[in-house]
Amino acid sequence: MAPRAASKTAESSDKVSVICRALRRAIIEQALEPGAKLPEDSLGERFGVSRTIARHALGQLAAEGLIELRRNRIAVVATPSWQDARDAFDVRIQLERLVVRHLAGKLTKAQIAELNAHVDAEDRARGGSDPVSIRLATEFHILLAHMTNSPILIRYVSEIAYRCCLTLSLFSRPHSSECAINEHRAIIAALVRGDEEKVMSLMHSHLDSVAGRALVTPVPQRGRDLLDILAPYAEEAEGGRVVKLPKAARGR
Amino acid sequence: MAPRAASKTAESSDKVSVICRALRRAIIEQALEPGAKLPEDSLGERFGVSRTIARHALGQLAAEGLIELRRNRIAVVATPSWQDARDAFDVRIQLERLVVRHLAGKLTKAQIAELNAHVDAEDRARGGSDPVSIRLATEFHILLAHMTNSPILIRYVSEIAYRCCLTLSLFSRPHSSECAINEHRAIIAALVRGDEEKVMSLMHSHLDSVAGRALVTPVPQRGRDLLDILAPYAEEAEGGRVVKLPKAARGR
DNA sequence: GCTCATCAAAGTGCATGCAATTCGTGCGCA
DNA sequence: TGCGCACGAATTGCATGCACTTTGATGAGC
Repeated sequence: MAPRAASKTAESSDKVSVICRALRRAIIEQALEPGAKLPEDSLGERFGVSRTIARHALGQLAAEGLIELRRNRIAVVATPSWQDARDAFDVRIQLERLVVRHLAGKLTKAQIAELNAHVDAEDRARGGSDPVSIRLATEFHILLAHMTNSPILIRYVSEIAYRCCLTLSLFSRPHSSECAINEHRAIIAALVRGDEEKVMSLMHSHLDSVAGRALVTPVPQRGRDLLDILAPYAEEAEGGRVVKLPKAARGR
Repeated sequence: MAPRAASKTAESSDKVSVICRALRRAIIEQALEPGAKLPEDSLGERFGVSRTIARHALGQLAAEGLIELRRNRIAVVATPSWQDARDAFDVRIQLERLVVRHLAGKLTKAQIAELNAHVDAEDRARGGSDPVSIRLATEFHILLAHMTNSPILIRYVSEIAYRCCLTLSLFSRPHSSECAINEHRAIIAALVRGDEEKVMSLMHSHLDSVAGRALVTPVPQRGRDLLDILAPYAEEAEGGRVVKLPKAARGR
């Protein structure tokens, strides 16, 4: 009768996890750039909750390494160093290796369809400039992880994929996504064939090609207002129910 | 000037992280068994903080998978399934593999000394019944991870090592530690020689021997009072300063 | 013009209070 | 004796309030 938890590692109460999800999306779609400030009140205001809840959400995201929390200081979106990035990719390759081992030759028809559908979606959202395409590229890997049915693997791959994605927004050029899409298709094909070694090498070069072509660029840093930036994410969060915005504390 | 953060992944404010550390220790030393209830007020009372802080700490530990949080329900120490355990060990082996690759043949004299000192400490605390020896065995692996200087690796290995340790308290017999100690010594030796492959196989069989000899035993479940159980951990937490205990709400 | 002290505004750290939910126990009834 | 039900105690969910810290802007002194 118990629905076999599987996902949902922590994500305690609903409101907190809603905010976490929204902020994660905002970060990986680069609406929130590294270094962006996240004051508790503003978040609370935007999502229609008190500071307590916003604070809790920030704590969770900090545990995932997506934001940085320093005592008595405003939380900011994490700004990983280049060294951090290399570390992350190293670990990520090992983890994805495990995913591949779980999955090679064992995909069900439904799963194959789901993967293809996802890549089709990536195709539709093509164009490196579209923030959605960045997110989808990352979520392809997360989708693969989910198919292992291994909660730990799911959590770690998700977390590290998000972090890598964050890194990219710091170091990489606009993210040439057609390349990634083709590589994703090749990976699916090899997985279906059960050609584990092929998938491994594909995955390796795939991740490396993303990480490798990174070049250090100064952060663009457009400084929009946080309430504006988060508006679409807050809307989607509660299924379209636009949260209250009593005082239009615009232009902080 | 900035001291190059490096460690400290999340662990926001001091009080929260103190409680987290104390609970982690209590859990891996099996003072808190899987399924043990952790009401917010009791924790707050024991550590001399309000529910707010205790709650935040529980959130962090839930993110690490050490405790389980369900809406409107008392937090409990996680009770990993056997399947979870296998998953954890799979991932762990990959992660430790990375650690070994970082470290093989690259250990400094100081690091070698530190490792030997640690194993000596394990030796001293010998005896599977001593909860400290269990903790030290786990912390050997965490110590190795720390030597990689890779924040991500440190965090993941620590986390998963704790979780594996937790699993053991559910499924394993008392944990025959002399064996583990010898294996630890062998691993150090091979690491020093730079014999990467040897370390790998040692590590693999080491972890496997720990996981493999697990047998499903019904949880013992002694039901002591939470305040009693946590007393020593709360003391150590704040450097010996015993926290206030205004109302002796004994024998809940 | 530049540096440094001072102070208000903004923000976090934490405790407390109230509403809502769950848990456990005793009672009624079969 | 066994089973269901209902009510009170225990506990969580969340917002709010106050104290303390940081920030950054203003003005005095050099």
